[in-house]
Amino acid sequence: MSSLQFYNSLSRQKEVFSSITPGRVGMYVCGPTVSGESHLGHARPFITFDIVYRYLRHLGYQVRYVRNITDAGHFEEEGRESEDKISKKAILEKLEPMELVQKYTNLFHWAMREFNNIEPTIEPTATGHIVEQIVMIQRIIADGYAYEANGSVYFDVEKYHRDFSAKGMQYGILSGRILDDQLETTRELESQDEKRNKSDFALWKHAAPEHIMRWQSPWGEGFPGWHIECSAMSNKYLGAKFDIHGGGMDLQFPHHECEIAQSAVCNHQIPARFWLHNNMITINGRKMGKSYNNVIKLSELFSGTHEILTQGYSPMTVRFFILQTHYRSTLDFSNEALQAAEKGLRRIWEAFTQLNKFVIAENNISAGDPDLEQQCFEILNALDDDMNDDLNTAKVLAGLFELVPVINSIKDGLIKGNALTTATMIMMKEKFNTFLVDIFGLKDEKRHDEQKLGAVLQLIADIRKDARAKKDYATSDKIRNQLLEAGIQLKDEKDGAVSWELV
RNA sequence: GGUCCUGUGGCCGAGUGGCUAGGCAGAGCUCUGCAAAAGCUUCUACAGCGGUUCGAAUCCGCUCGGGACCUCCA
Repeated sequence: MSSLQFYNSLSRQKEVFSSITPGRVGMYVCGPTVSGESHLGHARPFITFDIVYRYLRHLGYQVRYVRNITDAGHFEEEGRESEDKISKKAILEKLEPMELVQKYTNLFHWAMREFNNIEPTIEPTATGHIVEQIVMIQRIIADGYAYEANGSVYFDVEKYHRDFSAKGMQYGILSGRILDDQLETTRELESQDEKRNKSDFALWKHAAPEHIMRWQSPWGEGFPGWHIECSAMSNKYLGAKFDIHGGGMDLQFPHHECEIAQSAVCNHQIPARFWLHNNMITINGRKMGKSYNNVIKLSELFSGTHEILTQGYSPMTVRFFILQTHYRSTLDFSNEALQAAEKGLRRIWEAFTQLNKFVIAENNISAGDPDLEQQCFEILNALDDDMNDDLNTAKVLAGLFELVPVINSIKDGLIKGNALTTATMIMMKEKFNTFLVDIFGLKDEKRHDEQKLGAVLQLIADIRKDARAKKDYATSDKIRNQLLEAGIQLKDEKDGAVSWELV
C-alpha cells in the first residue's frame, strides 16, 4: 500500500507525510471569525480538515487538532450601525461584543455538529490569549522587527525580508509573492498612516474611543492584529514546529505568510512543515463573499430559504457534495449539482445499508465468479491508495460507486451469493464502513421518529399486500398513491418485501 | 498592473503519456399487475492552434475564455 501524501503549498508539490513525533500529529487550522453567521464557504475548510483529522486518526496517529475562534477585532453586528461614539446608553442597551461573539460561536458549533464534524481537541479563542499575543509582540519588538507608532505596533516586513531571506525564510516563501515588486508599487502610493511601508502589517492596533473591544497593553488600550493570534496559539499548544497548518486558500496571503514571519522571528523557523489549503466554493463562478453579495448562510442552505436556492439541502448532502470534488479544486455551487449530490448520496447510502444487512456465507474460498471477484478486489484495494494520494475523496467515492451495482445485484439475486469469496465480501463491508462512516463522516439522516413511522407503514404495507394477493389493485394503488401524495414512496421489492422512503 | 490557478461529454466533476473514472440528467431494454426501485445497454468528452513523442486530456509554446490573491475573508 502507498503512503500518505499531501500537496504542500510551501513546496508546491506532493510530499510523503511523516510526523515530527512518531505516532503523533499536531495540526492547526484557522477557524472562523465569529462576527457573523457561518456560510456555505465555511463548510469547505472545516469539512476538509475534519476528513484530514479523521483520516490521520484512522491511520493510527494521535492527533492534537487545534482550531481557533477569532473573536477579537473590529467587530460590528451585521446590519447594525457602528456603536455611538461616546455612548450614554445603559449597559444592557449597548452592543456587548462578547454577547455577539457568543451568539455566532454557538451558531458555528451548531453547524459543525450538523455536518458531523468531530470537535477539535483544542478550540482556543483569541480573546482568551491576549497575554500570549502581547508577549509575542514584545519579543518581536525586542528583536527589532516591529515598531510602535501612536499606540499601534507594526511588523517591519522589509527588514524581516532583508534579514531572513538568507535563512530561506523570505517574506513571500509561502505565497510566491515577491516583496520587491510590492514595495515598488507601494512607494508611489505614499501611505499616510503610521506604517513605514505599505506591506507592514499590524501586530497590535490602538483602539479609538468608539472601539468597543479593547485590552490594556504596554502600548495603551487596543486589540491584537489578525495574524498574531494564530501564531501565539499554535505556538502555545503545538510548539515552535508542528506538522500541519491548514486553512482556506484565501488565507495563504497575507495571513499565513505573516504567521510564518512572526514565528520565524520568535522561533527561527517556519512554524509548520505541511501547509494545506482548500480551494474556494463559488456561486455562478464567483467566490462567495460579502462584497459579491452572494453569501448563503448555512441555516439558509439547510432550510432552502435563500433566493438562489430552489430547495433546502441537508448537511449530509452538502458534505457529500464537497467530498465529490478534490479539496484543492474550486467547487461551483448550483442547485443542479446539489440535487445530483443528494441523489448520489441516497444511492450509495442505500447500497451501503443493504450491504450491512447481508449475511455473508462463511468459508467460501473459491469465487463463483472469478472475474467479478478480481474486479471487486482491485477496486477495494485502490481505495486506500486514492485516499493516500492527497486525499482524493472524489476518486474513493467513484470506486465505491462502482461496487453499488454489485451490491444491488446480489440483493436482487442477479449475482449469486457465492460469486464473491467470504474474504472479499467482508472486505467490502469493512471498506464501506471505514470510508463512508469513519473517514468521510457520513451518517444516516433519518430521524428517530421515522422509526415509529416505519412500524405504521409496515402495517399498511401488510394490508396492501393482502389486497394485491387478491388482485384488488384498486385498493393497493390507492394506498400507494395516497402515501406518495403524503410524501412517502413505497417500493415493491423483487422478493415481495416492501420498502419505503420519504421523498 | 503583479503573482498564481483553471478551461473535460446536457450538468457536476476524477484523471500519475498508452487501459470505459464516477455521479446526475436523457434514451432503449429486462424484471414487475402497474408504478417506483434495481439491473443491463447507450450517449464516450477533453477550449483553439502549433510542437515534443511510436503514442497527449495529461508535457512545451502561443491564442482565446474563466477564476483567485495582492484589502476583511474559509
